Amino acid sequence: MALAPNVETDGKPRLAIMNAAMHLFGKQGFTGTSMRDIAGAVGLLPGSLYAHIASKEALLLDIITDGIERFLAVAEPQVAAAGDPLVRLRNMIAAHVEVVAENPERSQVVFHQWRFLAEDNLPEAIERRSRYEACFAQVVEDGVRSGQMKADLNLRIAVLTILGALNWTPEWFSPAGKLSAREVGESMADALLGGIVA
Amino acid sequence: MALAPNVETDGKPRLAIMNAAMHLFGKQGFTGTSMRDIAGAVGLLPGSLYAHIASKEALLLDIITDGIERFLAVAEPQVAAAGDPLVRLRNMIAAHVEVVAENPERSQVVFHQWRFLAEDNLPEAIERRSRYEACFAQVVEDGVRSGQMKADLNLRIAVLTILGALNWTPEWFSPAGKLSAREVGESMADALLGGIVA
DNA sequence: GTCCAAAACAAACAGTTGTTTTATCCGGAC
DNA sequence: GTCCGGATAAAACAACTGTTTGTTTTGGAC
Repeated sequence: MALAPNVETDGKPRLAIMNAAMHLFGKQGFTGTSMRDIAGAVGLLPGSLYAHIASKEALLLDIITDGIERFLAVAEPQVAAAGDPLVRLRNMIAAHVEVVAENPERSQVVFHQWRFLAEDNLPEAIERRSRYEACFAQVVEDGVRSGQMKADLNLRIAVLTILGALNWTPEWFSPAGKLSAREVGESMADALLGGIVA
Repeated sequence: MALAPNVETDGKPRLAIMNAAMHLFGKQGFTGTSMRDIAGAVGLLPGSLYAHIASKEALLLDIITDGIERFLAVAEPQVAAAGDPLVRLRNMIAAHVEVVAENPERSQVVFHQWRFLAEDNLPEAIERRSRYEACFAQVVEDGVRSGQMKADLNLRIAVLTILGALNWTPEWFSPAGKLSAREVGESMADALLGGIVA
């Protein structure tokens, strides 16, 4: 085979390793997972992993980078979009839950394991997280300006409240549950946008 | 000195170790923290720790048990109390933030590191977590029954949304910030109870 | 001062960590 | 068939893991 050399085509095994690592990092954490755990999960010896990856940390970086990208990919269009801020925020909430539901373990890695990135990689990961937070802040601000959202509540805290509720979902969402991700997302949007007071 | 032998009076050093462990477990996680880290933080050699604690895991168990107790201690009275469910829920939200603010790192351990408890200790910790969740569910249910809270939204999801937002606070709350814990709690209660829609 | 127990040190334990090295295997090109 | 390059195995590396052991230090009671 051997296509053009510096094309990142690495076939299946690299993906299998990334999936196993994602699964394990999400369940046991980065520091709680050994290369031997990962190797065992994909049916290889620990040393053999290094034919496909550079290091344990590079593996983490790839999982996190790819993971954040998925959240940004569904949120950023809603920021740029014209239209009712209320509808856009509702879409962002529901989309977030759908991304979580698609792979709760990856989300856990994205939300919790970024602390273990090396100093060189940390700033970029943090920057991407801020970008995501800013998406929500922007749409809420749009809503306040249009008069559809309350102007009298602390904007930053309202956004952090929403994001907190969303980031906690991988802790309890089960794909086996009777509610679909979309339904859960809609219910959460109901609670967060309208509150629970009758 | 030597008081009655089986009294659990262990003086200061045990507390110093627990505080250092709390700090480190919260920041680096249980598996990311070594006994040598803890020993270094309290100015001891690693082996010397075992004059005060039974094991690394016993340390984790103590921190978590004590931690959950603090949340239960402020929430359970509000469940038993007679009075406006809306006010009680607001109190529970504000009190939760205050407990987090008092020591965000301990809260991180309580919320995230319980997974690393041994099988023997896990069930009790999980049971206590459920008890805390049940407190919120009960008060929300009271509110729905009294007609003060919406009956048409998914109760379980509403509670998990509230708890998620609350459990995420140690991630961003800073004691150095300009808002006090009480003020943050009030703002979160505003957002969660009343929603953000004008 | 002597004595004693609690606490600390110093050193080691067996096992695990991420990673590297060397050699063997295997499938396709020729 | 031979040859070649990528994937795997096998073994080892130094460093680190939680914990135990034996010894020394400490500080108060007498």
